[in-house]
Amino acid sequence: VSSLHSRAAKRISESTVRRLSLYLRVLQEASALGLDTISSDELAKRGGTTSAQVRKDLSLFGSFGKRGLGYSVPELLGSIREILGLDRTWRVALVGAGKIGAALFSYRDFQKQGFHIRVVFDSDPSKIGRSWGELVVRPDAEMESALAEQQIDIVVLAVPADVAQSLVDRVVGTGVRAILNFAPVKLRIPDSVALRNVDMALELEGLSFALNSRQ
Amino acid sequence: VSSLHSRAAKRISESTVRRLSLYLRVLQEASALGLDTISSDELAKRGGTTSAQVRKDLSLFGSFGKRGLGYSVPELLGSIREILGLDRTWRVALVGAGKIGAALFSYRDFQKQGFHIRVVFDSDPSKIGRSWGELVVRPDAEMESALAEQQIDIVVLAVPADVAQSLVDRVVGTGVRAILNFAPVKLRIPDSVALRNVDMALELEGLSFALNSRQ
DNA sequence: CTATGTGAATGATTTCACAGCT
DNA sequence: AGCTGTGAAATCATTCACATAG
Repeated sequence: VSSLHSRAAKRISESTVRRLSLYLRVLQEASALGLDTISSDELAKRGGTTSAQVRKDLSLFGSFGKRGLGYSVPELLGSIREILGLDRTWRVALVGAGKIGAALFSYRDFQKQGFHIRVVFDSDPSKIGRSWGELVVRPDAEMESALAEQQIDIVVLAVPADVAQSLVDRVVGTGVRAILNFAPVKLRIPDSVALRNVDMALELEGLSFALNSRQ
Repeated sequence: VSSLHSRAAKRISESTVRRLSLYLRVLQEASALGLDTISSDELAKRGGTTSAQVRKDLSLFGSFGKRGLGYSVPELLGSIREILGLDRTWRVALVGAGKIGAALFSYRDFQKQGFHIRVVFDSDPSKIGRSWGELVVRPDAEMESALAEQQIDIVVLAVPADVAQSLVDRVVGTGVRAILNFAPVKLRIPDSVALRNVDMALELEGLSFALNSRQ
């Protein structure tokens, strides 16, 4: 039985990580229904993949099931939470106090999953000083110092495309190691920083392509 | 020279489509700078990929470059817009008049790219009847009839996870052929409907995994 | 000479299929 | 008997490398 955090681990693909999140959701549902065990087949059906894929994904991190039985729902739930790093809290900064920032801020599930927004920045004087829950929007000039002071792990970037890269350049180097980018631009960052993009325009264009090609 | 819309076309992967969107952005920038031509190498650097990948992607749709020279910026811009179906307008409905819906609605770039929001629905009586720009929020009971009447192409679903599937079931069958889903659930839809997901929780979990694994 | 377009080679991911536990 | 864990096979995506056109 290999450790969850074995550092000699093979590289885990992004698709595997995405599926782990989906399995987690299925397990949370199953747990809410009071189910004890679940098979790879059931996990696959509810997670939108195949049972072989489920077993392959999980096998990258260890051996969690019982042959002939399936997986213990509470145990696998715990293991995946641990694998994904959801068994702790992450310190998050929100850069950009616009509509997207507000939507994200108000989404209480993030707090529950361990993502704690500790500070909000904006460059717009009319927004600086406003209250966001317990927080007050701070001027972006204070960003570098505040990110370091607050030991921020993850920066959520919800700013217009044309200023995104310059903000990223400032953010990188304060010790921040992960960025969730909502701006529709390809950001340049060092390999040491993890980056995910949420790009609605790109997704809409993907749908446009699909509509355009299918007849 | 093969046609852009050749129906005997090989299947195009989602990653290729995503990259086409990125190339389009690079070309829009290049065009704004007044550049005449651009090489696959330049497109690749600014789009975050390799020149071979750029050429391979484009070659799936035709032959757009000039050997020794590169690609004509305005011509390639036009071709990619055509490939992605951005040379027309799409009729969009917004289901869910919450914070995410508002953020999307206020983002003028969508209108510019040809995605026209024609109708907004919500089930919350306190939201129904409110003005959103030129539109008025309509009760979700009117959804089926309005989607058909308005000949909606794309539904943007910005509702809580627990009601997403039942709304999708109602939407599918009104002639809607594409859904952009913001709810953190795996939706079940027929193959004939195109689906893209925007899932902030999933992306944050991906960052959490990366932070957790890297030391 | 320069940069495209494309088969062939490589690499990555998914699926198959079955031995081995429970 | 049922379901996992996993090598081997198949499929899919990317990169290489070069003949070809401007």
